[in-house]
Amino acid sequence: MNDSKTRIASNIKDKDLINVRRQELVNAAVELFVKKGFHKTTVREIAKEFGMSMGALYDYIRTKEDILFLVCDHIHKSVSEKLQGSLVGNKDARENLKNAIRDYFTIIDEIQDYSLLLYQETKSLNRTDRNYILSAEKELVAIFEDIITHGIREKIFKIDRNTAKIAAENIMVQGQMWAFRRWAIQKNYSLKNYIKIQTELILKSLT
Amino acid sequence: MNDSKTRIASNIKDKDLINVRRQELVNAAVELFVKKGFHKTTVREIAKEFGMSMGALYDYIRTKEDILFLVCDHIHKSVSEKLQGSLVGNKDARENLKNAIRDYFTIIDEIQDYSLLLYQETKSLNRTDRNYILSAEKELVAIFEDIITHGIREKIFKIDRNTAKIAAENIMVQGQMWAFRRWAIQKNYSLKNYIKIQTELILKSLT
Amino acid sequence: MNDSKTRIASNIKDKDLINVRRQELVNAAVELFVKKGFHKTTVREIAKEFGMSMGALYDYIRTKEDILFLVCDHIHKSVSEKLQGSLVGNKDARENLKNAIRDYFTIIDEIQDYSLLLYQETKSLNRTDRNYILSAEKELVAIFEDIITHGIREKIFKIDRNTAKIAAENIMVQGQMWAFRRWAIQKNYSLKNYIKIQTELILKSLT
Amino acid sequence: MNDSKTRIASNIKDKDLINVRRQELVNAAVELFVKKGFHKTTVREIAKEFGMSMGALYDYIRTKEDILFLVCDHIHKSVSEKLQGSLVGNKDARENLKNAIRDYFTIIDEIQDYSLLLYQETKSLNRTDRNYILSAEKELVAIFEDIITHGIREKIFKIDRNTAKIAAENIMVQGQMWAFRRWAIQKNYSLKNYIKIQTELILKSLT
DNA sequence: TATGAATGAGACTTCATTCAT
DNA sequence: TATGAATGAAGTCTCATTCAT
Repeated sequence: MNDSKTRIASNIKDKDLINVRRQELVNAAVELFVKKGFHKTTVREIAKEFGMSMGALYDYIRTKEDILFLVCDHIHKSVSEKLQGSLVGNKDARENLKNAIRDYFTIIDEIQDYSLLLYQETKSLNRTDRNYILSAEKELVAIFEDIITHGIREKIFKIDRNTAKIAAENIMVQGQMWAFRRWAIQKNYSLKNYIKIQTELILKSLT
Repeated sequence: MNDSKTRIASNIKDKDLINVRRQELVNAAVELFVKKGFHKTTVREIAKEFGMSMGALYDYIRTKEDILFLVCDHIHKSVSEKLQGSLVGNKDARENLKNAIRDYFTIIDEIQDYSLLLYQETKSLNRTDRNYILSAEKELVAIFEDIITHGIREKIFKIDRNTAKIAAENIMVQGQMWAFRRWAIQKNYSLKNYIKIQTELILKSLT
Repeated sequence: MNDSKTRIASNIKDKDLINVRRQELVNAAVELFVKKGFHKTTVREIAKEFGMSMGALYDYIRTKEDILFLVCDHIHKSVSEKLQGSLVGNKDARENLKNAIRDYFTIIDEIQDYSLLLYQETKSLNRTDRNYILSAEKELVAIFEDIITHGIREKIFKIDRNTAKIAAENIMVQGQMWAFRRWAIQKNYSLKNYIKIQTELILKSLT
Repeated sequence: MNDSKTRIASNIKDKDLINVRRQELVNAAVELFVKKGFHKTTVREIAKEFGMSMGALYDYIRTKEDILFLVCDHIHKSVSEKLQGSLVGNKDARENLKNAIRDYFTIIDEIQDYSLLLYQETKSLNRTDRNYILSAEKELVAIFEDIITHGIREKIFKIDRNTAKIAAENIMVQGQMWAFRRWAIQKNYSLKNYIKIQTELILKSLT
């Protein structure tokens, strides 16, 4: 199983307890990582926020990096679940894409601190963990690619398959942009406005 | 007075020597930062690569963060100078934009390790230094925004001013994407191909 | 709240352990400070004498200067407690003063290395800590001033209030002299003799 | 020769130049030592204040401690010369003593920062240099002891020889007190007042 | 399971002193 | 004689991780 739950070893036998505690751990860590970054946050601080002892904390993880993985995984799952949940896709591709963009960008906005964290600290993971996160990322891109591909089949979008993949990547990145270039964008644009403008640009580019 | 050269204090009196040595220092540090990241690179390693003693290194900077600033500043200047150098802009807006995109993406590709570093470690700078880099970044965006604005005036592009700014941001980020999402993109696309596809998407979206 | 115990932050939660270890720390540091001075003693040496790792040492203090504060505070408390303990003051002012002088000078002699340290290194403390020690010092002076003031009221001493304060300061300093000018004094005078001579001079000056 | 001038080796041949430069060096260093203490003052800072290069500075001394010695020696000589210069001693012992006390305390006051420095940093000298300074100090004490001894012979002072030595030490220390306990004394007493009170106490104690 | 004191390696930084020019 | 860049050892402090209780 390549399940993120079992990737990280633990001293604790009770699987449910592991999950509960790890969720608490993630909640404690994520705020600290957002505020100070991964490297500048100490395990002591996390334990304190976590409300447990250092020893207890280390019963649920093996290394500090494990915490980062749990956090990144959690953030990614949040986005992914919310986005999957919002997709109904019973309309035409154009409408489906508009909805997906709106929902995705809205999710990014809601958890923009976390998105930023994900974007900035993934590189601090070891190869294996990073690849795990990146695979998950690919699944998200695939959602947009699928919608576009449907549109192509339906002759709504006039681009080829190769372009579809890039277009899907663009959408992903334009969502993340809202968070990681907020210093440049959010001064001048409301989220609603941003969504509207980007959606128009995207749709024009696909047609 | 807000020159990046003079932002960082030095014990050394010979200004030319400072510049020479700092360039050497940047060269030494950048490879290490690319390979291991800023936080995991030690000053000792940098000094070794620099080819001088720790003490000598600290004659040219005050803190480890200063090195990161020098590196980021250098990378940004590289991109900026190359891009400015390549701009002739004697054609119509459409042609100018195509050329600028091609040149910018090509530059990013040439120094993609550095680009990646810049976009991943800027956040590790202190407020002041980070703002300095971000201001420089804004100047780059302005180049693309200008070209687009000209196109709007020339009635070549059919978008409003608000959209122009976002479109310019998009171009910037789509260039950086080539580096920071290379794991997703570079397997399947050559740079030439990537430029072609993105250029088409962009131009369609503006028309 | 201005307790010397709580002035210095610690990572350790067990308050009693803090006190025990800090006492051990003071014992380890004081000999080194006496032998080599504060600046020439390294934290590594202190840790070694302390019998624990550097990390453990820094669990009980924040900076090297904290150690000096603990040491100075400890020394001062020693003197102060011993002196307070010896004061009965049921005789006339003349007798009380003689006893106080004898006791104070004797205490100084017993811990003369520490006294010396206190009067040489207090200046190395930061403003706040130094003021704390100096305030404590003032309380000691007040003891002598009180006795003298009583003597004035009882018409035993024929000096005015202004003079009393200076006389009290003199007594303090003449006690400390025994330590800090030992190179000049202790060759030629026994403690007993020194006390006798100084007591006579003081009493004559007050009468 | 145990001359302080020749105690410290120099690369420079021209003896007069050595003396001139060393005087400048002392002037530069003393202010820094007063402000920051010996240990916290760097040789670089001294060289800068000195107006010469590090290399030049090291042509006139061998170690940083040499500078401290030069400074301490200079301060001591200042006090000593001024005091010797003011002594005429053509009156009776009582009057001579009063004048000497007044002059000595006044000198201490004039250079109280330097007195303090001398008192606090002598311990940082190596054994040899420290002894040199302490010997010089003894000569000063001898001045007061002489006056008192004369007074004893003249039957003006009613104390024995042993007591005379201690009384002389007391005077020295009471002068230094004005500097090193200024935080306790100078708030409440003017120099004039302090001299008056101490003189009275001393004279009463000797009579 | 849980605690938290202890470890110890290693991080960044400083600075007295030297030496090629 | 003068310069100041360079040395490198040593300093203080941090922190992920462990383990006795």
